[in-house]
Amino acid sequence: MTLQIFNTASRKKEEFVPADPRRVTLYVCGPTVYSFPHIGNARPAVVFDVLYRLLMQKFEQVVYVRNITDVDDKINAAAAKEKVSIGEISTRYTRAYHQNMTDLGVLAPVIEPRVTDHMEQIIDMIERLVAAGNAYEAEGHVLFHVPSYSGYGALSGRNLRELIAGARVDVAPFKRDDTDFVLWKPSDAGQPAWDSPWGAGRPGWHIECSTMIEQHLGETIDIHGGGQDLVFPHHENERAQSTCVHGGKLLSRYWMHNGFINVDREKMSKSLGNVLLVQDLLEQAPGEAIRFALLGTHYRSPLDWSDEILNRSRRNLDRLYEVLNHLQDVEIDTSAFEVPDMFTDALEDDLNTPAAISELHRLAKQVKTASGQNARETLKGQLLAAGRMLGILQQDPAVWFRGTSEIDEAEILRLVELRSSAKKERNFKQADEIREQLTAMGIQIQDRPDGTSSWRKV
RNA sequence: GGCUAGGUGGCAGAGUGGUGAUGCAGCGGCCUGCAAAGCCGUCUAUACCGGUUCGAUUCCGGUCCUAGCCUCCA
Repeated sequence: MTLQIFNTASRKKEEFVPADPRRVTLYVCGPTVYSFPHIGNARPAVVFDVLYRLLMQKFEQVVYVRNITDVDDKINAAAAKEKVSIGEISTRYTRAYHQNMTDLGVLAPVIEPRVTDHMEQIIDMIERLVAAGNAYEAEGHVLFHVPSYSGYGALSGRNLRELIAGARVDVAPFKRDDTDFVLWKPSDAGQPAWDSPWGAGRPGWHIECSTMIEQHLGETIDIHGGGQDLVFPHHENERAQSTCVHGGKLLSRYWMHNGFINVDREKMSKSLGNVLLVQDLLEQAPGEAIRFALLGTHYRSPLDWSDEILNRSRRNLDRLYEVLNHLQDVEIDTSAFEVPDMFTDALEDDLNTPAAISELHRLAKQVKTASGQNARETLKGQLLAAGRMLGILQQDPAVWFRGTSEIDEAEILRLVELRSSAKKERNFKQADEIREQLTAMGIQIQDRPDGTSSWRKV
């Protein structure tokens, strides 16, 4: 089966055929670093991480670019509020983003460009747009003239008249058309500013992605991804800029957008105060469980986040690690095993991770009835290979069950042995008391048939 | 108001023109000193109304409902 991708531009699933079969180019809009990453930032990172892993399996080279937006008025606001430099804000939150993504098992992209390193190229692209007649200067601003590009609106499926009718914001008087958007704007004293032919200022919101794509991947890329909210206006505007500056060449051959996360059936938003930070969720559950929860719903569907789905994900991982635990005696070379077809087929069907996960469960079930050593080796190899595609199940089961936080193993072992002797003497009252004591410590006891017991962190 | 996506069992969540995945929970059993874990078995669903069809959950039309975007947002 070949990879099928739902292309936002056509609103259909299409077969994915890269322009160059040996080199696939993927660009995903990364975070604006003005606060700690929330679960909504984590979803695209995890989803496109799975796509990246899948593409790497299918193609020789995958150039994955995910940017860091470190120039933005929200960053300016955060810096002003704390009375620190914007660099301090963006450095702090970039670091937090990297740490959180690592905790979620997200691989680093091949290139991670920052807007501040591309100011020259941004100015250059704006100049080219002005020269081509697609942009104009007005009162220190440079604006993209939307009516100059007839294809505007095709990505998000809207027409100009609708946009004007739906406009709810006050339109700046110097705009030639209500829909024109800013490429460059002047900075007031105290605001970060870069020199430009139009005076000291800073770039508008969309131009940085067009510029970084051109610089690192070229004029036309294979896949452009991001959150659904970026379809309009961000990606529509990016597309307009890039297409015009490149003489009508396509910016991206496929567009992919992930759905939003709701919290307890409500939209996650700062005003509702229900924004879930990744760092807080990591207190609740291991990053792998958070990742698994994100992959339990198809990426284009909305995802209702709750404590329940997180607990459920952790429990499901418990079961899968339990199965791996039973295969601990099986020695294999993991690189020698291929992911089962049914599993790959699911992922190749527009990244159907829920269906892929159900194949994982099917594999796990087979382990229980597999008797021969060959069958057990194959199943373990397939389970680990499939897990690797999703970025899960790669830990030692013992580490998964015991956790990494500070626990007093010696004390636990002492209590477990004390309880074993009590059981041997048929002093069940004492044995049960010790079990309760361990339960209170967050340790669950599992008796084995031979009288010994294993334990795990709950 | 405009545009878009969607409504599947107690919950989560796939697929499909012809006996409705998978997981959790529930129930029954095995195992256990009792548990836990595990194993075996098992109940429950395609919003509503029409149409096309031998046959629709799947295709078409309508109704109702939900979510997202149209404004900063992953």
